[in-house]
Amino acid sequence: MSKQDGSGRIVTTVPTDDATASILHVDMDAFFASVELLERPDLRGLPVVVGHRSQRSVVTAATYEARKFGVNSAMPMAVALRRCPQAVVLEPHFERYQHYSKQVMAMFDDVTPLVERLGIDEAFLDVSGSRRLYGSPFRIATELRQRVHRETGLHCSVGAASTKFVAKLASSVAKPDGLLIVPHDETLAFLHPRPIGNLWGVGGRTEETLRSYGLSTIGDVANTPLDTLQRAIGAAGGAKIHALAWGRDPREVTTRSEEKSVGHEVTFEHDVREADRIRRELFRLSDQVGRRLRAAGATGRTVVLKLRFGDFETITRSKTLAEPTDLGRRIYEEVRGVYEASGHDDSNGPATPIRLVGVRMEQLAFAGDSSGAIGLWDDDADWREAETTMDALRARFGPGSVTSASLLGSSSRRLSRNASGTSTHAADAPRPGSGPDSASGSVSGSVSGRRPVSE
DNA sequence: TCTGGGGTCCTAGGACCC
DNA sequence: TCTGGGGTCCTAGGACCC
Repeated sequence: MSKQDGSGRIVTTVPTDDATASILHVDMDAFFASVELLERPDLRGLPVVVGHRSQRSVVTAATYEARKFGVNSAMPMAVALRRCPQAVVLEPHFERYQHYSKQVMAMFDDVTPLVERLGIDEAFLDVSGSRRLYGSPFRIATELRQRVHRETGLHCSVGAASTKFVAKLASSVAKPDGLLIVPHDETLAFLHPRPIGNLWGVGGRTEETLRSYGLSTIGDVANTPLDTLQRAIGAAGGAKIHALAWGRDPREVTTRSEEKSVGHEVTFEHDVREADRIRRELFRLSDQVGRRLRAAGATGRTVVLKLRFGDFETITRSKTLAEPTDLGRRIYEEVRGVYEASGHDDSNGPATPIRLVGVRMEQLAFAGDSSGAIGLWDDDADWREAETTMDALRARFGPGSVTSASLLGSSSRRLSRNASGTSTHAADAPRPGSGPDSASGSVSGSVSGRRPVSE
Protein backbone atom coordinates (compact mmCIF):
# COMPACT_ATOMS: atom_id res chain seq x y z
CA MET A 1 0.00 0.00 0.00
CA SER A 2 2.59 2.41 1.07
CA LYS A 3 6.12 2.09 2.28
CA GLN A 4 8.92 4.23 3.48
CA ASP A 5 11.88 4.99 1.30
CA GLY A 6 15.42 5.29 2.62
CA SER A 7 14.94 8.79 3.96
CA GLY A 8 11.83 7.85 5.92
CA ARG A 9 9.47 9.58 3.50
CA ILE A 10 6.20 7.92 2.85
CA VAL A 11 5.88 6.87 -0.74
CA THR A 12 2.46 5.83 -1.77
CA THR A 13 1.89 3.20 -4.37
CA VAL A 14 -1.47 2.44 -5.88
CA PRO A 15 -3.46 0.61 -3.24
CA THR A 16 -5.34 -2.52 -4.15
CA ASP A 17 -8.32 -1.73 -1.97
CA ASP A 18 -8.86 1.62 -0.33
CA ALA A 19 -12.65 1.69 -0.44
CA THR A 20 -12.79 1.25 3.32
CA ALA A 21 -10.57 4.31 3.88
CA SER A 22 -13.22 6.89 3.07
CA ILE A 23 -12.37 9.46 5.74
CA LEU A 24 -9.58 11.80 4.69
CA HIS A 25 -7.64 14.02 7.03
CA VAL A 26 -5.94 16.85 5.16
CA ASP A 27 -3.28 18.83 7.01
CA MET A 28 -1.27 21.69 5.57
CA ASP A 29 2.49 21.31 6.04
CA ALA A 30 4.09 23.92 8.35
CA PHE A 31 1.20 26.12 7.28
CA PHE A 32 2.07 29.60 8.63
CA ALA A 33 5.73 29.23 7.79
CA SER A 34 4.96 27.97 4.28
CA VAL A 35 2.63 30.89 3.61
CA GLU A 36 5.35 33.32 4.70
CA LEU A 37 7.81 31.62 2.36
CA LEU A 38 5.48 32.28 -0.57
CA GLU A 39 6.34 35.96 -0.06
CA ARG A 40 9.96 35.31 0.78
CA PRO A 41 11.17 32.63 -1.64
CA ASP A 42 14.71 33.76 -0.90
CA LEU A 43 14.39 32.09 2.52
CA ARG A 44 13.57 28.68 1.12
CA GLY A 45 15.77 25.94 2.57
CA LEU A 46 16.64 28.03 5.63
CA PRO A 47 15.40 27.49 9.19
CA VAL A 48 12.46 29.90 9.49
CA VAL A 49 10.36 30.50 12.57
CA VAL A 50 7.09 32.46 12.71
CA GLY A 51 6.29 34.40 15.88
CA HIS A 52 6.82 37.66 17.67
CA ARG A 53 10.26 38.54 18.87
CA SER A 54 9.03 39.82 22.22
CA GLN A 55 10.13 38.50 25.61
CA ARG A 56 7.22 36.21 26.34
CA SER A 57 6.31 35.03 22.89
CA VAL A 58 6.22 31.49 21.63
CA VAL A 59 6.88 29.91 18.24
CA THR A 60 3.73 29.86 16.13
CA ALA A 61 5.19 27.78 13.32
CA ALA A 62 8.53 26.46 12.15
CA THR A 63 9.80 25.14 8.84
CA TYR A 64 11.11 21.60 8.66
CA GLU A 65 14.62 23.01 8.42
CA ALA A 66 14.08 24.69 11.81
CA ARG A 67 12.53 21.56 13.28
CA LYS A 68 15.77 19.72 12.62
CA PHE A 69 17.24 21.88 15.39
CA GLY A 70 14.55 20.79 17.81
CA VAL A 71 12.38 23.85 17.26
CA ASN A 72 8.64 23.29 17.45
CA SER A 73 5.48 25.35 17.66
CA ALA A 74 4.37 26.50 21.12
CA MET A 75 8.01 26.52 22.23
CA PRO A 76 9.18 29.73 23.91
CA MET A 77 10.89 31.90 21.33
CA ALA A 78 13.90 32.31 23.62
CA VAL A 79 14.40 28.56 23.69
CA ALA A 80 13.97 28.26 19.95
CA LEU A 81 16.62 30.89 19.30
CA ARG A 82 19.00 29.22 21.69
CA ARG A 83 18.58 25.95 19.85
CA CYS A 84 18.81 27.54 16.45
CA PRO A 85 20.47 30.97 16.67
CA GLN A 86 20.63 31.35 12.90
CA ALA A 87 16.85 30.95 12.54
CA VAL A 88 15.08 33.68 10.59
CA VAL A 89 12.18 35.02 12.67
CA LEU A 90 9.16 36.34 10.77
CA GLU A 91 6.20 38.19 12.25
CA PRO A 92 2.89 36.36 11.75
CA HIS A 93 0.28 37.66 9.29
CA PHE A 94 -3.00 36.08 10.21
CA GLU A 95 -4.95 37.69 7.37
CA ARG A 96 -2.69 35.86 4.92
CA TYR A 97 -3.24 32.53 6.64
CA GLN A 98 -6.97 33.14 6.67
CA HIS A 99 -6.87 33.90 2.98
CA TYR A 100 -5.08 30.70 2.04
CA SER A 101 -7.17 28.74 4.48
CA LYS A 102 -10.36 29.83 2.73
CA GLN A 103 -8.87 28.94 -0.61
CA VAL A 104 -7.93 25.37 0.30
CA MET A 105 -11.11 24.79 2.32
CA ALA A 106 -13.07 25.73 -0.79
CA MET A 107 -11.18 23.02 -2.69
CA PHE A 108 -12.22 20.53 -0.01
CA ASP A 109 -15.83 21.65 -0.40
CA ASP A 110 -15.58 20.85 -4.10
CA VAL A 111 -14.89 17.21 -3.23
CA THR A 112 -17.66 16.58 -0.71
CA PRO A 113 -20.22 18.50 1.31
CA LEU A 114 -19.03 16.62 4.40
CA VAL A 115 -16.07 18.76 5.40
CA GLU A 116 -15.24 19.31 9.06
CA ARG A 117 -12.80 22.17 9.58
CA LEU A 118 -10.34 21.65 12.39
CA GLY A 119 -8.56 24.86 13.03
CA ILE A 120 -7.22 27.02 10.25
CA ASP A 121 -5.13 24.47 8.41
CA GLU A 122 -6.73 21.04 8.59
CA ALA A 123 -9.99 19.27 7.88
CA PHE A 124 -11.73 15.93 7.76
CA LEU A 125 -13.45 14.94 4.54
CA ASP A 126 -15.95 12.11 4.33
CA VAL A 127 -15.64 10.97 0.72
CA SER A 128 -17.74 7.83 0.96
CA GLY A 129 -20.38 9.48 -1.24
CA SER A 130 -17.91 10.89 -3.75
CA ARG A 131 -16.66 7.64 -5.21
CA ARG A 132 -18.86 7.56 -8.26
CA LEU A 133 -18.08 11.15 -9.15
CA TYR A 134 -14.43 11.39 -8.29
CA GLY A 135 -13.10 7.88 -7.85
CA SER A 136 -11.42 6.11 -4.97
CA PRO A 137 -10.12 7.81 -1.83
CA PHE A 138 -6.62 7.33 -3.17
CA ARG A 139 -7.46 9.12 -6.35
CA ILE A 140 -9.36 11.91 -4.59
CA ALA A 141 -6.51 12.49 -2.16
CA THR A 142 -3.89 12.49 -4.88
CA GLU A 143 -5.77 14.95 -7.06
CA LEU A 144 -6.57 17.17 -4.10
CA ARG A 145 -2.92 17.37 -3.10
CA GLN A 146 -1.92 18.21 -6.64
CA ARG A 147 -4.58 20.88 -6.91
CA VAL A 148 -3.65 22.50 -3.59
CA HIS A 149 -0.04 22.74 -4.69
CA ARG A 150 -0.83 23.89 -8.19
CA GLU A 151 -3.17 26.68 -7.10
CA THR A 152 -1.46 27.88 -3.92
CA GLY A 153 2.13 26.65 -4.00
CA LEU A 154 1.54 25.03 -0.61
CA HIS A 155 2.00 21.40 0.33
CA CYS A 156 -0.37 19.30 2.36
CA SER A 157 -0.39 15.78 3.69
CA VAL A 158 -3.34 13.42 3.66
CA GLY A 159 -4.24 10.43 5.76
CA ALA A 160 -7.09 8.15 4.70
CA ALA A 161 -8.71 5.56 6.93
CA SER A 162 -12.03 4.23 8.11
CA THR A 163 -12.12 6.45 11.20
CA LYS A 164 -11.20 10.02 12.03
CA PHE A 165 -8.57 9.12 14.57
CA VAL A 166 -6.69 6.78 12.27
CA ALA A 167 -6.95 9.19 9.34
CA LYS A 168 -5.48 11.95 11.47
CA LEU A 169 -2.67 9.79 12.71
CA ALA A 170 -1.99 8.64 9.15
CA SER A 171 -1.62 12.19 7.90
CA SER A 172 0.84 13.00 10.67
CA VAL A 173 2.86 9.91 9.76
CA ALA A 174 2.78 10.88 6.10
CA LYS A 175 4.17 14.40 6.73
CA PRO A 176 5.64 16.28 5.05
CA ASP A 177 4.06 16.26 1.63
CA GLY A 178 2.85 12.68 1.84
CA LEU A 179 -0.19 10.45 1.52
CA LEU A 180 -0.86 7.41 3.63
CA ILE A 181 -3.84 5.11 3.28
CA VAL A 182 -4.74 2.68 6.03
CA PRO A 183 -7.42 0.23 4.87
CA HIS A 184 -9.80 -0.90 7.56
CA ASP A 185 -8.31 -4.36 8.00
CA GLU A 186 -4.83 -2.95 8.51
CA THR A 187 -5.90 -0.60 11.27
CA LEU A 188 -4.67 -2.57 14.27
CA ALA A 189 -1.35 -3.43 12.64
CA PHE A 190 -0.90 0.27 11.98
CA LEU A 191 -1.92 1.40 15.47
CA HIS A 192 -0.56 -1.08 17.97
CA PRO A 193 3.20 -0.52 17.58
CA ARG A 194 2.84 3.24 17.94
CA PRO A 195 3.56 5.14 21.18
CA ILE A 196 0.68 6.06 23.51
CA GLY A 197 1.31 9.74 22.91
CA ASN A 198 -0.13 9.22 19.43
CA LEU A 199 -3.56 8.56 20.95
CA TRP A 200 -5.91 11.49 20.54
CA GLY A 201 -6.39 13.07 23.94
CA VAL A 202 -3.19 11.72 25.43
CA GLY A 203 -0.89 14.63 26.14
CA GLY A 204 2.12 14.96 28.40
CA ARG A 205 0.32 14.42 31.70
CA THR A 206 -1.77 11.47 30.66
CA GLU A 207 1.20 9.88 28.95
CA GLU A 208 3.16 10.09 32.19
CA THR A 209 0.32 8.48 34.11
CA LEU A 210 -0.04 5.67 31.59
CA ARG A 211 3.70 5.04 31.56
CA SER A 212 3.65 4.69 35.33
CA TYR A 213 1.33 1.74 34.68
CA GLY A 214 3.94 0.25 32.40
CA LEU A 215 2.10 1.13 29.19
CA SER A 216 4.13 2.50 26.29
CA THR A 217 2.39 1.50 23.05
CA ILE A 218 -1.16 1.73 21.78
CA GLY A 219 -1.14 -2.06 21.75
CA ASP A 220 -0.41 -1.99 25.50
CA VAL A 221 -3.45 0.22 26.03
CA ALA A 222 -5.59 -2.12 23.94
CA ASN A 223 -4.57 -5.05 26.11
CA THR A 224 -5.22 -3.31 29.42
CA PRO A 225 -8.61 -3.94 31.07
CA LEU A 226 -11.00 -1.03 30.60
CA ASP A 227 -11.58 -0.49 34.32
CA THR A 228 -7.83 -0.23 34.94
CA LEU A 229 -7.59 2.53 32.37
CA GLN A 230 -10.61 4.27 33.84
CA ARG A 231 -9.16 4.17 37.36
CA ALA A 232 -5.94 5.60 35.98
CA ILE A 233 -7.23 8.54 33.95
CA GLY A 234 -10.97 8.81 34.63
CA ALA A 235 -14.14 7.22 33.29
CA ALA A 236 -14.53 9.16 30.07
CA GLY A 237 -10.86 9.35 29.12
CA GLY A 238 -10.27 5.68 29.90
CA ALA A 239 -13.19 4.55 27.77
CA LYS A 240 -12.10 6.79 24.93
CA ILE A 241 -8.52 5.64 24.63
CA HIS A 242 -9.49 2.00 25.06
CA ALA A 243 -11.86 2.30 22.12
CA LEU A 244 -9.33 4.24 20.02
CA ALA A 245 -6.67 1.63 20.72
CA TRP A 246 -8.96 -0.95 19.14
CA GLY A 247 -9.59 1.27 16.16
CA ARG A 248 -13.08 2.13 17.31
CA ASP A 249 -13.99 5.75 16.81
CA PRO A 250 -17.72 6.39 16.34
CA ARG A 251 -17.40 10.11 15.66
CA GLU A 252 -18.74 11.09 12.28
CA VAL A 253 -17.50 13.86 10.06
CA THR A 254 -19.81 16.76 10.83
CA THR A 255 -19.88 20.30 9.57
CA ARG A 256 -19.21 22.81 12.32
CA SER A 257 -21.76 23.55 14.99
CA GLU A 258 -22.26 26.69 17.07
CA GLU A 259 -19.60 28.07 19.37
CA LYS A 260 -19.91 27.37 23.07
CA SER A 261 -17.87 30.26 24.36
CA VAL A 262 -16.17 33.45 23.25
CA GLY A 263 -13.18 34.95 25.00
CA HIS A 264 -10.07 37.06 24.80
CA GLU A 265 -6.98 37.08 26.93
CA VAL A 266 -3.68 38.86 26.98
CA THR A 267 -0.28 38.27 28.53
CA PHE A 268 1.55 41.38 29.67
CA GLU A 269 5.10 41.97 28.65
CA HIS A 270 5.85 42.53 32.34
CA ASP A 271 3.74 41.48 35.30
CA VAL A 272 1.27 44.16 36.32
CA ARG A 273 0.63 45.22 39.91
CA GLU A 274 -1.67 48.20 39.42
CA ALA A 275 -5.32 47.26 39.77
CA ASP A 276 -6.28 50.19 37.56
CA ARG A 277 -4.20 48.82 34.72
CA ILE A 278 -5.93 45.46 35.16
CA ARG A 279 -9.35 47.06 35.14
CA ARG A 280 -8.51 48.96 31.98
CA GLU A 281 -7.46 45.75 30.28
CA LEU A 282 -10.60 43.98 31.51
CA PHE A 283 -12.63 46.76 29.96
CA ARG A 284 -10.88 46.40 26.63
CA LEU A 285 -11.26 42.62 26.60
CA SER A 286 -14.93 42.84 27.63
CA ASP A 287 -15.50 45.25 24.77
CA GLN A 288 -13.93 42.85 22.29
CA VAL A 289 -16.00 39.95 23.60
CA GLY A 290 -19.19 42.00 23.33
CA ARG A 291 -18.36 42.86 19.73
CA ARG A 292 -17.79 39.24 18.83
CA LEU A 293 -21.07 38.24 20.46
CA ARG A 294 -23.06 40.87 18.59
CA ALA A 295 -21.39 40.06 15.30
CA ALA A 296 -22.40 36.43 15.81
CA GLY A 297 -25.92 37.33 16.89
CA ALA A 298 -25.30 35.69 20.24
CA THR A 299 -25.67 36.47 23.91
CA GLY A 300 -23.90 34.92 26.86
CA ARG A 301 -25.00 34.26 30.43
CA THR A 302 -21.80 33.35 32.29
CA VAL A 303 -18.89 35.76 32.61
CA VAL A 304 -15.51 34.19 33.34
CA LEU A 305 -12.48 36.07 34.60
CA LYS A 306 -9.09 34.45 34.16
CA LEU A 307 -5.99 35.57 36.02
CA ARG A 308 -2.51 34.17 35.73
CA PHE A 309 0.00 35.30 38.32
CA GLY A 310 3.72 35.84 38.10
CA ASP A 311 4.38 32.28 39.19
CA PHE A 312 2.10 30.96 36.42
CA GLU A 313 -0.59 29.87 38.86
CA THR A 314 -3.87 30.37 37.04
CA ILE A 315 -7.33 30.86 38.49
CA THR A 316 -10.77 31.43 37.04
CA ARG A 317 -13.72 33.11 38.72
CA SER A 318 -17.11 33.18 37.13
CA LYS A 319 -20.57 34.59 37.58
CA THR A 320 -23.80 33.59 35.94
CA LEU A 321 -26.16 36.46 35.18
CA ALA A 322 -29.90 36.46 35.55
CA GLU A 323 -30.20 37.95 32.06
CA PRO A 324 -27.90 37.14 29.14
CA THR A 325 -26.04 40.01 27.51
CA ASP A 326 -23.96 40.91 24.47
CA LEU A 327 -22.84 44.31 25.73
CA GLY A 328 -19.21 44.99 26.53
CA ARG A 329 -20.21 47.38 29.26
CA ARG A 330 -22.32 44.79 31.06
CA ILE A 331 -19.62 42.20 30.73
CA TYR A 332 -17.10 44.63 32.11
CA GLU A 333 -19.26 45.52 35.10
CA GLU A 334 -19.57 41.88 36.03
CA VAL A 335 -16.00 40.89 35.38
CA ARG A 336 -14.76 43.86 37.35
CA GLY A 337 -16.96 42.84 40.26
CA VAL A 338 -15.59 39.31 40.06
CA TYR A 339 -12.04 40.67 39.95
CA GLU A 340 -12.57 42.85 42.99
CA ALA A 341 -14.19 39.97 44.85
CA SER A 342 -11.24 37.72 44.04
CA GLY A 343 -9.06 39.55 46.54
CA HIS A 344 -6.26 40.02 44.02
CA ASP A 345 -6.93 43.70 43.45
CA ASP A 346 -5.58 46.43 45.69
CA SER A 347 -8.52 46.59 48.09
CA ASN A 348 -6.38 45.24 50.90
CA GLY A 349 -2.84 46.29 50.21
CA PRO A 350 -0.86 45.95 47.01
CA ALA A 351 -2.42 43.87 44.26
CA THR A 352 -0.92 40.52 43.27
CA PRO A 353 1.44 40.80 40.27
CA ILE A 354 -0.49 39.53 37.28
CA ARG A 355 0.88 38.02 34.11
CA LEU A 356 -2.31 37.42 32.15
CA VAL A 357 -5.92 38.53 32.23
CA GLY A 358 -8.76 37.02 30.25
CA VAL A 359 -12.50 37.52 29.79
CA ARG A 360 -14.78 34.81 28.45
CA MET A 361 -18.52 34.46 27.95
CA GLU A 362 -20.14 31.06 28.24
CA GLN A 363 -23.65 29.64 27.98
CA LEU A 364 -24.16 31.27 24.62
CA ALA A 365 -27.55 31.53 23.00
CA PHE A 366 -27.94 32.36 19.34
CA ALA A 367 -30.69 34.34 17.74
CA GLY A 368 -32.86 32.31 15.37
CA ASP A 369 -30.83 33.27 12.34
CA SER A 370 -28.03 35.73 12.65
CA SER A 371 -26.79 35.38 9.10
CA GLY A 372 -28.49 38.54 7.89
CA ALA A 373 -27.96 40.52 11.05
CA ILE A 374 -24.59 41.91 10.13
CA GLY A 375 -24.61 45.13 8.23
CA LEU A 376 -24.58 48.86 8.37
CA TRP A 377 -27.10 49.10 11.14
CA ASP A 378 -24.95 46.94 13.38
CA ASP A 379 -21.86 48.89 12.51
CA ASP A 380 -23.69 52.00 13.48
CA ALA A 381 -24.92 50.62 16.76
CA ASP A 382 -21.47 49.30 17.52
CA TRP A 383 -19.99 52.65 16.81
CA ARG A 384 -22.46 54.45 19.05
CA GLU A 385 -21.76 51.95 21.76
CA ALA A 386 -18.04 52.34 21.38
CA GLU A 387 -18.44 56.06 21.81
CA THR A 388 -20.55 55.57 24.92
CA THR A 389 -18.13 53.13 26.44
CA MET A 390 -15.28 55.48 25.73
CA ASP A 391 -17.14 58.20 27.56
CA ALA A 392 -17.68 55.90 30.48
CA LEU A 393 -14.05 54.93 30.51
CA ARG A 394 -12.85 58.51 30.31
CA ALA A 395 -15.13 59.35 33.19
CA ARG A 396 -13.60 56.57 35.18
CA PHE A 397 -9.95 56.78 34.24
CA GLY A 398 -9.65 60.39 33.25
CA PRO A 399 -9.49 62.18 29.92
CA GLY A 400 -7.04 60.77 27.46
CA SER A 401 -7.14 57.36 29.10
CA VAL A 402 -8.64 55.82 25.99
CA THR A 403 -8.56 56.70 22.35
CA SER A 404 -10.72 55.80 19.41
CA ALA A 405 -7.76 54.00 17.98
CA SER A 406 -7.40 51.67 20.89
CA LEU A 407 -11.05 50.70 20.76
CA LEU A 408 -11.14 50.41 17.01
CA GLY A 409 -7.90 48.54 17.01
CA SER A 410 -9.34 45.90 19.25
CA SER A 411 -11.59 44.59 16.53
CA SER A 412 -8.66 43.94 14.24
CA ARG A 413 -6.66 42.50 17.04
CA ARG A 414 -7.70 38.96 16.39
CA LEU A 415 -6.02 39.09 13.03
CA SER A 416 -2.86 40.67 14.30
CA ARG A 417 -2.35 38.55 17.34
CA ASN A 418 0.22 39.89 19.63
CA ALA A 419 1.92 38.48 22.66
CA SER A 420 2.98 41.74 24.15
CA GLY A 421 -0.32 42.85 25.59
CA THR A 422 0.93 46.30 26.34
CA SER A 423 -1.98 48.24 25.01
CA THR A 424 -1.25 51.75 23.95
CA HIS A 425 -3.47 54.13 25.78
CA ALA A 426 -2.63 57.75 25.56
CA ALA A 427 -2.32 58.06 29.30
CA ASP A 428 0.26 55.30 29.56
CA ALA A 429 3.62 56.60 30.53
CA PRO A 430 6.23 55.18 28.21
CA ARG A 431 7.85 52.23 29.87
CA PRO A 432 11.39 51.45 28.89
CA GLY A 433 11.80 48.03 27.40
CA SER A 434 8.12 47.37 26.76
CA GLY A 435 7.28 46.85 23.15
CA PRO A 436 4.55 48.74 21.33
CA ASP A 437 1.19 47.15 20.94
CA SER A 438 0.96 45.88 17.43
CA ALA A 439 -2.82 45.89 17.52
CA SER A 440 -3.05 49.60 18.04
CA GLY A 441 -0.41 50.00 15.40
CA SER A 442 -2.68 48.45 12.82
CA VAL A 443 -5.90 50.32 13.15
CA SER A 444 -7.61 49.07 10.09
CA GLY A 445 -10.42 46.74 11.00
CA SER A 446 -14.03 47.68 10.62
CA VAL A 447 -15.84 48.16 13.86
CA SER A 448 -17.92 45.06 13.55
CA GLY A 449 -19.17 42.64 11.01
CA ARG A 450 -16.82 39.76 11.53
CA ARG A 451 -18.21 36.51 12.69
CA PRO A 452 -16.25 34.80 15.41
CA VAL A 453 -13.55 32.52 14.17
CA SER A 454 -14.84 29.06 14.69
CA GLU A 455 -11.47 27.65 13.97
C1' DT B 1 14.21 26.79 28.61
C1' DC B 2 10.24 29.20 30.83
C1' DT B 3 6.08 28.82 29.01
C1' DG B 4 0.50 32.64 23.43
C1' DG B 5 -4.28 32.78 22.45
C1' DG B 6 -8.26 30.56 20.66
C1' DG B 7 -11.10 27.01 22.21
C1' DT B 8 -13.42 22.02 23.98
C1' DC B 9 -14.35 18.47 27.24
C1' DC B 10 -14.18 16.21 31.78
C1' DT B 11 -14.33 15.91 36.88
C1' DA B 12 -15.87 16.98 41.30
C1' DG B 13 -18.15 19.29 45.02
C1' DG B 14 -21.95 21.93 46.76
C1' DA B 15 -26.59 24.04 46.54
C1' DC B 16 -31.13 23.26 45.77
C1' DC B 17 -35.44 20.95 44.47
C1' DC B 18 -38.52 17.08 44.48
C1' DT C 1 -35.89 14.31 64.54
C1' DC C 2 -33.12 12.16 61.28
C1' DT C 3 -32.19 11.05 56.68
C1' DG C 4 -32.42 9.12 50.78
C1' DG C 5 -31.65 9.40 46.12
C1' DG C 6 -32.01 11.61 41.62
C1' DG C 7 -31.61 15.60 38.75
C1' DT C 8 -29.98 20.10 37.54
C1' DC C 9 -27.34 24.14 37.97
C1' DC C 10 -23.25 26.55 39.31
C1' DT C 11 -18.33 26.99 40.19
C1' DA C 12 -13.30 25.83 39.80
C1' DG C 13 -9.65 23.51 37.95
C1' DG C 14 -7.16 20.72 34.73
C1' DA C 15 -5.89 18.34 30.47
C1' DC C 16 -5.81 18.69 25.82
C1' DC C 17 -5.93 20.38 20.91
C1' DC C 18 -4.79 23.68 17.02
